[in-house]
Amino acid sequence: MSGSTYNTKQKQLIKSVMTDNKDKQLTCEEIADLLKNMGTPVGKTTVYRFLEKLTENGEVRKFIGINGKSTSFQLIDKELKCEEHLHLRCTECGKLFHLGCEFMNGVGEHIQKHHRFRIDNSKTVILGLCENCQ
Amino acid sequence: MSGSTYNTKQKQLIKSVMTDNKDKQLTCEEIADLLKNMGTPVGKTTVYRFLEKLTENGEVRKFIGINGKSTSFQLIDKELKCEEHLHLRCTECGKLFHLGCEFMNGVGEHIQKHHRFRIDNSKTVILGLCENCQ
DNA sequence: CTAGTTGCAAAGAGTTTGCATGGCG
DNA sequence: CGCCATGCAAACTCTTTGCAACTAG
Repeated sequence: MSGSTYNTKQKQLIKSVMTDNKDKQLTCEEIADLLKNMGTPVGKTTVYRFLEKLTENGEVRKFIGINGKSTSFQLIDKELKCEEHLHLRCTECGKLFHLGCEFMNGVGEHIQKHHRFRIDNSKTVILGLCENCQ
Repeated sequence: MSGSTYNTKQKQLIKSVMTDNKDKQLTCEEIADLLKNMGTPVGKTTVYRFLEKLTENGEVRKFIGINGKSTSFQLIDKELKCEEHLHLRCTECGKLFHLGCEFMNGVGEHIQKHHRFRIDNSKTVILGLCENCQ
């Protein structure tokens, strides 16, 4: 993206793990472990560095302190236009849900108009329990 | 609370700092520094331990990875009944706003009914920019 | 060849734990 | 006096940085 970058085997491997797990959040450690178990180990430092870059590029979403401890990451599905809606995350199973509906679109407007606050959809994660985990 | 506790000078001091700063979030380090500057130093370990306890008791709200780095804490104003509404937090100035209005109360219902998801008001923090910081 | 990339080892930051001392009730 | 609390130092975990070897273009 910005500046020049080389397309290395490590980057491809990390991206493929993120794609294979696009329904959940993974920590850098988990990503490194998965790659090691696949017989294609990638240095943990490289994983940290590349995920930071993917986050900056908007290809990945970063979750800080939401799970037990470590920062975790999840691939952003570009087709879902996630910038345009809020997200629900189940604190029990970790699943992410997209709140793209008419009613919820009105919430942003309400908060801007009546509370004079502009929600940042990319940073906000609404926490709670999904149907299965309730 | 749970089990027996002694009312020590350190606990009183920490609580008074939280009360004096109930409009903002403080890290354990900041709390310890404030107390040191007041001439009544309290060990950092004690601050960590007591804030963890206050969080468990529901007297304080814990913010993980929302600011730059460290975990921070803010006193919960019992009179505001914060369990009953969502909160907005300005990513710029750190101010916390309470979303207790008719319209927003309907949001929880909508999400339960139409998305089959139960929001956890105590864990959720909606991020964005307040009027002053926009 | 040149600049970006990798990954080990070491440094850092934040937080937790062990343990002997001290204080509340 | 007994039990909880305190706080120093050390351990720990997660993440970042320095640096020499390596590799894509």
